[in-house]
Amino acid sequence: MDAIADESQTSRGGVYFHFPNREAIFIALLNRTTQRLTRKIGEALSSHDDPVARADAALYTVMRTFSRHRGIARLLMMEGHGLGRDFSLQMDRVRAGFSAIIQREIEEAVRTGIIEPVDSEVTATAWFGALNEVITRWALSKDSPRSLEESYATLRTLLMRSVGVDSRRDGLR
Amino acid sequence: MDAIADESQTSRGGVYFHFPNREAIFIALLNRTTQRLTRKIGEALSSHDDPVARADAALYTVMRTFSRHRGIARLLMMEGHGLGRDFSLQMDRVRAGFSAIIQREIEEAVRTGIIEPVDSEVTATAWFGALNEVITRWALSKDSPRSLEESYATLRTLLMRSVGVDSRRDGLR
Amino acid sequence: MDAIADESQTSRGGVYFHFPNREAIFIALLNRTTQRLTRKIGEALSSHDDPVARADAALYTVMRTFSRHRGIARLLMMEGHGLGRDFSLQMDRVRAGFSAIIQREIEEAVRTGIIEPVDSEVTATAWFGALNEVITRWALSKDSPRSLEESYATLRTLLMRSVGVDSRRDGLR
Amino acid sequence: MDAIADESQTSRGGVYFHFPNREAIFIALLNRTTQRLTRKIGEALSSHDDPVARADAALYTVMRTFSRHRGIARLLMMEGHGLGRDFSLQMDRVRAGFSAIIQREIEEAVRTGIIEPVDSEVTATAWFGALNEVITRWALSKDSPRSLEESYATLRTLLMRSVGVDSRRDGLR
DNA sequence: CATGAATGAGCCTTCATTCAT
DNA sequence: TATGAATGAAGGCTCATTCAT
Repeated sequence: MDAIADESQTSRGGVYFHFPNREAIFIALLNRTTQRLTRKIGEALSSHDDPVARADAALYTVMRTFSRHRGIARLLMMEGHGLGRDFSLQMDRVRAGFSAIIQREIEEAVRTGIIEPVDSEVTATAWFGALNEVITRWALSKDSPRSLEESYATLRTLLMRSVGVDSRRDGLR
Repeated sequence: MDAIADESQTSRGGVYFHFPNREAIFIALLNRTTQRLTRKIGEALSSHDDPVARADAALYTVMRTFSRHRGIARLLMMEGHGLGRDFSLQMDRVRAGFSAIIQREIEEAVRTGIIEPVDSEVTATAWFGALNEVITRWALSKDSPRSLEESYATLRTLLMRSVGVDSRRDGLR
Repeated sequence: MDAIADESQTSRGGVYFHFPNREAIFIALLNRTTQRLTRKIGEALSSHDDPVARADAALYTVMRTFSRHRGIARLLMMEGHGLGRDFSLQMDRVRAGFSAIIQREIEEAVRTGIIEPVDSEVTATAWFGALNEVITRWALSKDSPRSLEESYATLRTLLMRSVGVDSRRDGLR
Repeated sequence: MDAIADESQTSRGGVYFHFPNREAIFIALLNRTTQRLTRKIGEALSSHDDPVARADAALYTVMRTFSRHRGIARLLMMEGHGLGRDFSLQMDRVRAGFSAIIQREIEEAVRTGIIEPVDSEVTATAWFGALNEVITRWALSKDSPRSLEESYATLRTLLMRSVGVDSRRDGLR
């Protein structure tokens, strides 16, 4: 709380005027970050009709966005634990939310015949995990040797192929 | 520490007879779990020559092992944070270690021409993340609706296809 | 810490707002006491030119000051041990400091021919020890039967004669 | 207790077979040391009839004895605090005991006219303090630069003169 | 709205002591 | 007699939270 107060150019008591407790600060930060990212993903998705292009755009958006906010990524990944039940629940909801977006897209792709039927829940979880791990390792590495965006192409190819989509189709980069 | 002492049928001081401090308990638990799992993976790998079969066996081993130790999985995933620098470093080493195993297998598969050249580091990270997320969500779910082993087939297909291996080859299950 | 907090009309945490740790409290108390006493001794010394009168005044000052602060004397003498390296070092420095003051005065007296040459270090240590023991026994006695100031005359005579100064010269009392 | 057990070539429990508790060990050590020193002092005293020679012999005995047992001196002076009420009481008794010996000798010297009447209690306390401080500083110094016995001559002169005895009479050294 | 001194529950750890073997 | 694993009271300290100003 001291560090937060200092960083906010205010006092410990001042922080408590705006937030009821420490956990609420992180929940607010998590929600704001989530909303912004969700909105950006939504915009990326709505810019394309082709399912593969949609997934591609969303993936690229996520990676580019995080690459510009490494601090927040680290904060939520490192300080998020031990904050209490509410934060954990919210974090679960967030992860489930992103997985749900992925799952919806996959199911739509199945419906339109772009990809063969799959267990969309497990697939979405795996995709989310793959993306999340790549970002996490980048965020937590002491000196981010490789740019996050450099991993985009590889990750794109992996995810597409994993559901049987030919990776040679052009990606965003 | 009270909870650990109670669960161990001993007293707070009794725990400190066996471990120098709280962090050491978790590090020991992490190391033992890691060693056992690494050994099992090694055995699975050495039971096969075919790269795909090797990966398949390793994946199945990991999922089956975790499915039998949900408690430990939860413990390390939930209590592991905020334990101090040493535990975090060790946890990083563990993740890196598992990723390295995957990476090694991938590079071997590339070398033998089973799969096309890929960025093995990103691929290994993504695979690890996918597997880790599936296990984590299973471990943290309130009432494990689906058995972890049910997800094996789907995950196997996803990972294989992601590097261009035909999924119709028979898996372990 | 509980006792200190209670006595200070505050809480355990409240004490830690003002001091970084327990040891620091005693070091601060020791330093403040030392500074005050040193200042008083300095004033007593500078009020006289005659070496004997100077020593006399300093001795009287010390005994009168302690006679008014028996609690602090007891506290520092009884609670001071087992507080850690820093406190012990500081306490040593304090003792050495007072001995140094005595030694300086003795050497000056030798230089001006008031007393014959002596081993000033051992003499200063012995003087300090004599004074310290008289004060300590008074401070630690259950019911201080005799006033500390009653011992002044005897101690004065002993110390003066010990370096060959005629004790029949009038003291402060 | 661990250190004591190790040093005694036994175990923690083994120590408790011989002593009821930690404090008792130090009390026993204190008493044995006290008895031995008291006996040696008694022997030194009974070897002479002349009061000055008696005091001289006792002083020399004390300093020589301690110079050979620096470890015990340090132990009792450093570990003695915080051992509980019983040890403190016993330590007080020991100090009082030695002071009483000194006081008795002084009173005898007064009675026989060797020295003029003095406040024997304060004088004995001061003598004890002087001797104690010289020994303590020697014992606690990191690297005992000067032998304790080197201080004997100076201390002897100081104490003798403090009660009006001509110091030019030959000492034991 | 802001401040920061104060609060106190709770944490990890120590260590003299006990006791079954 | 000896062992050493176990005990648990007590200690110092942290930090999210409160509240008078």
